[in-house]
Amino acid sequence: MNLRPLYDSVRFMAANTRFATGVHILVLLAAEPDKLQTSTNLAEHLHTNPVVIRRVLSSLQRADLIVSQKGPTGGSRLAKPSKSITLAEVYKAVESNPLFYTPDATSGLPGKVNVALDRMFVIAKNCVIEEFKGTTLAQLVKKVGKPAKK
Amino acid sequence: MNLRPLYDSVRFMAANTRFATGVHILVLLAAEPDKLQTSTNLAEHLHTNPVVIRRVLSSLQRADLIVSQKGPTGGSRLAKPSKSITLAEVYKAVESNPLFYTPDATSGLPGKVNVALDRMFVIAKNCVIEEFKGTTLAQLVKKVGKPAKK
DNA sequence: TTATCAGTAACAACATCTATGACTAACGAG
DNA sequence: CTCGTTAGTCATAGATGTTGTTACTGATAA
Repeated sequence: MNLRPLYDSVRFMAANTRFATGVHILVLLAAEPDKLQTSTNLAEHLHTNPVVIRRVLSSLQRADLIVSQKGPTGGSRLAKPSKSITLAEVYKAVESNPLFYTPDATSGLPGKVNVALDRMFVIAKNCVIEEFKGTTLAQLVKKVGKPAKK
Repeated sequence: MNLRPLYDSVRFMAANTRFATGVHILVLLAAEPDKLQTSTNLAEHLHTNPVVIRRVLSSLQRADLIVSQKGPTGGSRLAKPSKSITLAEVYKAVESNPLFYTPDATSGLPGKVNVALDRMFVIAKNCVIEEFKGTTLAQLVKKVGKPAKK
């Protein structure tokens, strides 16, 4: 009896990489805490477009993780020490989507199952957030090593 | 200083609901363990298309959670007692995608950050799986109550 | 033999994500 | 004060996933 192939688990172009991008940005900023980095500079490091960086920077700024300055000599820097920034804050700053979704059903048995599932999904998301709370930006920077000075 | 609006966290049409759909199906099958349910019947309960159900059933069958039979009087039923099926098995059966993705970067500092992040993402996924291990299908069925007999 | 049902392929519709160009506002340099 | 640089945002294109749907094939019981 033939079964259909597995769903591909390969990386796809439209995948959501905001959380990882946010972490990347903060790691780069943490490397030189006193320097204002431009979005163009950050974008070059991550091989992407400055607008993509600015979108994530905007979310990080909203969460008070970075400060930005316009005009020439402008750019972005960390708003507080990397020691006091956890990956959970980064996650919550850039990602507001649920981890899982339930199909449309509000009544009958499926409705009740959805309520139960949604409760579990909240717990699962909190579990992930707790996991991310365990790592500070400073710890991550230390783990990957400082970038080579030029 | 104006900041862009938050990413919408509203439910969108193309959201991945396979895990929840799989749980729904198994709950319905668990309600009458000895009866073969047709995909059309299951689809009516979930207000969706029989093919959508059969796609998920196919994954569940691959994981030995259900058995199906073709032909008239055919259909699907649980392959083992609902007491011995955890939601973690359902999750792994229908969802092979990572929880998070990293942007393209394999060298330099971003490359190292990606390695560290990917490790954390695996841990986060395992954390979710452990959470789902804590609930059996039987417990879920008991919690939502048996469906009203007609 | 025939009707029923699983299994699958193919396609449309819809939604998100990144990538990109264009525009506005802020702001420092001269 | 003027000008160039940079953040912040909008709009759109291209790629991709997911559901919904039709159509087809194969198995199987009546």
